Amino acid sequence: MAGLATPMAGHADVPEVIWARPERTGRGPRPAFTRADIADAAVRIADAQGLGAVTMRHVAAELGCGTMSLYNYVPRKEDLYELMVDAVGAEHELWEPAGDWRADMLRVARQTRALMYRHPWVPALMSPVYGFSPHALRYLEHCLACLDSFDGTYGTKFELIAMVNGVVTTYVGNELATAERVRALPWSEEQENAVRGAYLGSQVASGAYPRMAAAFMEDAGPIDLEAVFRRALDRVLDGFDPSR
Amino acid sequence: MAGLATPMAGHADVPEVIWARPERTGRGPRPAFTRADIADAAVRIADAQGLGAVTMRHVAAELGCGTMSLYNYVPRKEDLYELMVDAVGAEHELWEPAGDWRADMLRVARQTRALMYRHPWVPALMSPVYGFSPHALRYLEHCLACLDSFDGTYGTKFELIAMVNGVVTTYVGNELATAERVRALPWSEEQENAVRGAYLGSQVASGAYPRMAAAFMEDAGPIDLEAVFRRALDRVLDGFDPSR
DNA sequence: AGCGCATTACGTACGCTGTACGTAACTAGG
DNA sequence: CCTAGTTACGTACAGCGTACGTAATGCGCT
Repeated sequence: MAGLATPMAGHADVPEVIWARPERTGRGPRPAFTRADIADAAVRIADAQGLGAVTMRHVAAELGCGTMSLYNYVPRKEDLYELMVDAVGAEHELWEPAGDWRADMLRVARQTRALMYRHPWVPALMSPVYGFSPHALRYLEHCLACLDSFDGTYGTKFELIAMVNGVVTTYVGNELATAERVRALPWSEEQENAVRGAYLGSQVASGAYPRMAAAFMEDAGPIDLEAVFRRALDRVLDGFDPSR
Repeated sequence: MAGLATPMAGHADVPEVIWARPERTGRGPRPAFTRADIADAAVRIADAQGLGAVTMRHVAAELGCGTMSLYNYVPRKEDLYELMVDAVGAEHELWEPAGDWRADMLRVARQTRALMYRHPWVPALMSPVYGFSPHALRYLEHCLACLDSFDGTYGTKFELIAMVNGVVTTYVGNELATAERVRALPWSEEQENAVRGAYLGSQVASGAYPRMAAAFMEDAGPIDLEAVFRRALDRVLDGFDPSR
């Protein structure tokens, strides 16, 4: 009556880690695809048409199979997302750390940022990340290797890694969301900026926000996103650096 | 033929900031609700049943009106989200900064954290935040007031505020997501931890991740989420503090 | 005073989603 | 060889955001 008798049923009544599930059990027809095939198809769609286009129907069509066949490989859509994140995790190039943890963590961050630019949907899927996929484990181990030269407990090291990942996800997520919003506007960027600027200006001019008004007076110049990102990381690393 | 002749049509073909739109134009029947009524109804639903229960149909039912009537007040669902975030922004209690920017920013962060615990759906809506709602402006101005004692340009102050908000959102978002996941499990938390732990243990025991293995050996003790949060903020503020 | 029209209200309908369920074809283990 | 467990997939359902059409409403202008 319980999950014992139905080993590979669509939805189990017992916890399951997708990475622990074997791809093939032996009985039954030979599966037409591997999990990697499915992940790749989903990644292709997300890269080309955005995360919103990743539906069970589209992925199935991309693979050339029926929609419901996907559920033999992936119990819920959430798991498909996990497959996607793990798949692009393979793109992380690891190296032999040379003993400078600050430089290494910065390099990790920049590489992750580049990866997110290649796959702009990644930040949106990073919040509900809870599993330890194979490539996530590989990535974590590499970060720990980078921190061999860091003087602290593993607890602190994990906090440092979490902080760097969090900042990268947040910053790049914002950068990409802004770019995406501009791309999807049904009108021109100039019109958008004009309307929003007019509203903001009218609010600030009301006198209710004197410091905001002063801030707008300050000579800003164009924003260099990469420099902002770099500064943010430097500061975060400063916060963990006892020698500073 | 263009948006000029249809001043209050459902969807404009010209940019629009919802906060600049007047609640009442004069002509036509008196609206049955204010924007605040709608925001409150949506917030009530989100608090009680989660963000997923915030649908146009449910909000309309909560207000006691037809589904499509909502679109007279809110052009798209995304704007409803913006109303919600602004509505809870009213809960921020502001104070007169006394000249210690570190203490004040920490207090801001702790207050925001408490607000997010009261409204666990807030972090999920913070990523696509782009508008400057009335309460967001009020909040920003207050942060700037807290930073009067901070020696730096407004540019740097905005970077500091963005960093603090980002860290708060990320950390509290993770805390809440974990709690929510546990709450929604179709099986017990012990079962879940046992299965995930077994998988993780088997991976680590494979020898492929020696540092992860060492980390598991380290005596950890229970995790104090509030202490982790506090440490993260201290470190971030350290990174901006020239006196340290 | 009363006409005209912008606005509100809302029922209906469409295309889309995730996925439960039933059935037929297939294949490895006993 | 038989049979149990698996794969494949068509059908179906509930729910979503929202476009559109129609009826009722009441302010502003003549």
